[in-house]
Amino acid sequence: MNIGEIARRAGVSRSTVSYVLSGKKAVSEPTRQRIQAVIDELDYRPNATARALREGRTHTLGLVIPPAAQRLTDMQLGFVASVVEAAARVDLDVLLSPSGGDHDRSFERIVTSRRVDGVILMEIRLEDDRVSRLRQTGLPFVTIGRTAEPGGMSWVDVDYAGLISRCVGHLADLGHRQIALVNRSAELVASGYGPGHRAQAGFAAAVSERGLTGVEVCCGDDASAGEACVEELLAAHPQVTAIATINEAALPGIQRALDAAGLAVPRDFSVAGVAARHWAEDFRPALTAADLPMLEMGADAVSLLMECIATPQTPPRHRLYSPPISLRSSTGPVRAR
Amino acid sequence: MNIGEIARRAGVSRSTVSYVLSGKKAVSEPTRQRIQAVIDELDYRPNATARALREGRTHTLGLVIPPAAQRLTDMQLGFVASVVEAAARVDLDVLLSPSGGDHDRSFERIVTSRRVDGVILMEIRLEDDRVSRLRQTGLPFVTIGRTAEPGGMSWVDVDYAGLISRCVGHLADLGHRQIALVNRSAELVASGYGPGHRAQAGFAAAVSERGLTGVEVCCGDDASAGEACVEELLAAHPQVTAIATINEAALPGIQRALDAAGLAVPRDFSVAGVAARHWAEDFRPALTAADLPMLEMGADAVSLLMECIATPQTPPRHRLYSPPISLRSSTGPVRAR
DNA sequence: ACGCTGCCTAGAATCGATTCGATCAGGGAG
DNA sequence: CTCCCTGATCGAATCGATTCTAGGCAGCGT
Repeated sequence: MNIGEIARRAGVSRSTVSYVLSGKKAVSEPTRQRIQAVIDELDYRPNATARALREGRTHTLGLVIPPAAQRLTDMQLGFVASVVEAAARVDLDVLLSPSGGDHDRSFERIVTSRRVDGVILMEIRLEDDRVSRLRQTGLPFVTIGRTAEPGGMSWVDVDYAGLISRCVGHLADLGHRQIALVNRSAELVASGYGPGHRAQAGFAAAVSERGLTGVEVCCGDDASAGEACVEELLAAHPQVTAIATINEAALPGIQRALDAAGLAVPRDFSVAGVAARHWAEDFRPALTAADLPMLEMGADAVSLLMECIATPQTPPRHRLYSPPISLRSSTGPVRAR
Repeated sequence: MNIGEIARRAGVSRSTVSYVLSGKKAVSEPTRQRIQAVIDELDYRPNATARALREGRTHTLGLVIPPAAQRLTDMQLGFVASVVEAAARVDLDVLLSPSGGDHDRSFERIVTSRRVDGVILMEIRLEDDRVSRLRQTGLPFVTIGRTAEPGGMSWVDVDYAGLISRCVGHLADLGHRQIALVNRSAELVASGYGPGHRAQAGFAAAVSERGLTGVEVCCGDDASAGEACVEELLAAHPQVTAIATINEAALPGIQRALDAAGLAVPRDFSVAGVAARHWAEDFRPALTAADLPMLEMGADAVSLLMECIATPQTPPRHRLYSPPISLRSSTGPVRAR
């Protein structure tokens, strides 16, 4: 059932049907009604593939996600959801491409065979060859996260350095002098994961600026790893009285380890961090944290991408999020252990 | 840069280039090499849209997910990831469509404008009008979960009734006589969410068969809801000594509420359920549970769909998963409270 | 009565691939 | 020497839309 069939049944040419559909040229009222009746009767919708071929636009954007094998974090999931939602609002479809692992066929296919009008790239590394690949193809793209040299491209990112620095400042104001950073996993940091490195940098800067003692530990992205990590931390550094973290998935484990050690939060020990709101609110007591604006970031990424697509020659734009720290109940004045 | 450009540079016709690409007709070795050299030099890839139009196949499948507004559960996320992964393995791309809310434009677009070769539908209700819509369009589809009348369509689903029944049986064998079912949220169950209803049915059947006392409560999909729910449960039904649940997201809250009530698991209280392995392993102590085979389900959904697409007239196929209950440490013999 | 002006509509080209049938050259057989 | 067959390549049709161009017709003014 195609436009020719509609034209035949309505006794007009295909172009007239097309003009009724698009409204780009005037069609006399009787003809329009006759054609519309046939369209309604047969529940006809133009073939999107043919339209895309003719128009040179697919009305689809590609979303490159980490390979499914390594479980997606809640934050990544939030991005996916918000990107899909924002795209749907402007009638764009989203094509998913797992990438970063071995099977980069999917990424290549999406990028080189013009299946999408533009790409949103998640989980960027400081050095990322997908970025250079996209650059050389000329396909518009936006990244969530940024590379070491983020000039010349559009991106949205969280200011992890600044946020961790502010967390440390907040803890220092409460009198804490020995503070630990619970970072993301060692592999992730080693592979050049931006947030991990920037949290490190922000932590180091704040600690030295305030003359504190800082301990940095890496920690897998799950409760068990968080528990083990904090156990070791408490054993190796008994003077530590506070933790700052960007590892939201480790929070339940951090909580268990502190409980097990008999440390009450915030009386004996303080915890602050950067996390999605629901992770912060599920902590006991509720976590003092900068709430990641994931929905906003996904939506902004989509609108930046649409700008790139609409006006390719426009200079790239960025957005660095630095949400305020919500003071909840997990931080308090220091008390000797 | 299209196939005509390649043909021009290689001094051949477009059809010859196409035959080199597809290998469907013999091309003399010198010609083949000359064409291949041009292709490599320009890094040419055929335009997927044009190919799709000509072949009548998009090599894309649609994945209909719940709207992003209501946070996706871990289980749903697992499905998405495994579907994407499985599709990538057979060189299919995945188009995401949030649906189930009011604005189903995205769903309609995907289904009616032939953007995809087939659809995988998640989060099915017992009565689901997306299913009937797909039926009337004739587009091949597979559901994850099943409707009340699942005949005549292909699906994969978890046997929640059977699994909850076995959980109850296991608890009864340990001597528990008063058992509670912690179901998914009341709204979800009210809206005809299959797993919720089937868990109810399985629970009721097992309880009556064994002559036990059963209490059923609904519970939101997060830790706080789980905590509140179990607090109320313990207050209202002090005789209950065990919980069976399909609400994995509530587990951390269940744990906290039991802790707060001074009930040690499994000494004073037992918990068993149906959950993804990592939820079970993050419980303290590790949860005795039927581990949901999410990766397998996604992969099976994809292969069922591919069958539907390849041979549309074939009878529909199903798969009902009933994974064994992994005995971990959260269940033990009853002890009076 | 003629020509001009607008409004509608039809016809054809186009997007970038695939594929059928035709053509052409060369070699072997009669 | 001619005929035929085979293997390689080409040209054209096709998929289903959009859009440009041109033509037909009605109305109106002179």
